[in-house]
Amino acid sequence: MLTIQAIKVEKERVIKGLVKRGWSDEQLKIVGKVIELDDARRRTQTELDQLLSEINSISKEIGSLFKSGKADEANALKRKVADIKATSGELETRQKDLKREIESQLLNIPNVPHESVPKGSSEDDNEVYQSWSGDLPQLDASAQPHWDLARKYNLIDFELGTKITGSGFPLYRGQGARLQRALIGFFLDEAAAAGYEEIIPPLLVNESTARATGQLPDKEGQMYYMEKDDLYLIPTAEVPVTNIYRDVIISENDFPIKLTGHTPCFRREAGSYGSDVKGLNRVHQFDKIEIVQIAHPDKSYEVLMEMIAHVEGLLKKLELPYRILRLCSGDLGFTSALTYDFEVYSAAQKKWLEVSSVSNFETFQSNRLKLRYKDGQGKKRLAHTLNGSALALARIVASLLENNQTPEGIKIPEVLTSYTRFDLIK
RNA sequence: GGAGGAGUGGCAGAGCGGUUGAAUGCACUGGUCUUGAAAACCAGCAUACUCGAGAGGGUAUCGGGGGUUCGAAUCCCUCCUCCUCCGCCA
Repeated sequence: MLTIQAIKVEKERVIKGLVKRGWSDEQLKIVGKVIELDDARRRTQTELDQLLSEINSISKEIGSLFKSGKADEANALKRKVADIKATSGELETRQKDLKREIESQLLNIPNVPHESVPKGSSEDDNEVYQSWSGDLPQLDASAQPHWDLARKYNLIDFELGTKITGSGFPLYRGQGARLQRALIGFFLDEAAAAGYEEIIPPLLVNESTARATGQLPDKEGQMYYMEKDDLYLIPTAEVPVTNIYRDVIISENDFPIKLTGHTPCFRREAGSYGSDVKGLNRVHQFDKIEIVQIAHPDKSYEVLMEMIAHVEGLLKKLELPYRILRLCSGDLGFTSALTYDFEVYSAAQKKWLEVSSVSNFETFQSNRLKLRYKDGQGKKRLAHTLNGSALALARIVASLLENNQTPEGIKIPEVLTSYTRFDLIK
């Protein structure tokens, strides 16, 4: 959520950003409206404060009148207070309504895209920031997609997952489970080596938490919800991990804060269908290692590049063909200022699969989180938050299986063999 | 799940209807003293909103929300969290 202060001070920049995101003149009216609402809020505040101040001083007077036995005068003042209270009560209601209205309007305004974000209307306009320079793996006609390979080598049982839970909940077994665990260990070790502190967070979060990172109210339908306990299953480790710093004021020399966590991620993915959801391409439960950084505003774009280099390093070590996209304004997430997506080539499907998304949210998230730091002057300022997948497992598994299939079996990248304890799936 | 108890400033801990935004101690910051440090002494030290060019003023906040009252940290209701005992349990 943008701050109302930022919208007022940087109105032109905000409007430019929204136009880049494709907002119409009609939609842009919300910016002026929210500023007007805030002006009204402040006027009401001033008026209300004056009345409350009056009530407070009269109350003190009443107290001393009672003490000195002047009950009549005191009672007269009581009636006066009652009159003022009628007005102040109205103002209070108006004030609450205004605040609620401002809040709900602000929730509809997305983050301002970074200037480097290319203008565009859909994913087709995303900029290939770094293309794959080598040859893409060419498989012969007998090559199989990962869901067939998974069955052939008894790695993943989609039917059993469906039996136990429902579609989109794969069951990994044998070497498939082992490969999964190897990847988790590898990614966590790499993150630790890069200075990230490992976190194992709760997988269920409360409403405040989901609200603070922006899953609520924007993506309510995307999360599994436990009605009885009023809790949500996390769609990503970002949610609990970033919320460690909700309502926290850190000191300037605590930067940078680097956290990582492996969790299963649960997504309802309502409305998805077709080849997109085939096999591991889109599932309701998958494992992901997330990296999160909390950065000084002056440093956050450096940090973003550092995180991209980290993800890139993982893909290189896994020997997977990948490319990096810079998301265009039309495909950029609501909360993000700049996002780079990583896609891995899945040779049998002949498809690029998204395996990571690395974003700088600037202060958009920290505003809701109330995550601040004290600067040199002791002033509190909002910190910048960033996160990225490093990496999302299911699709990595899919492309590993497809790209590394050979007549003898599926080759395991060297970097993983110390984790899997086998170098060939057969 | 049942029965009790408790939630006050960075921490500890008073206050239990009326100049209490909140005693006191510790911590912290500045100063005096000292060759330096410690000790001692003096002063300062919450957050948010708001008015004001500024100085400074106002309002709200004693776990969250609501209520009683002219007036609430103090009384009532409700929710949350923590502690103790019992039960259940990986």
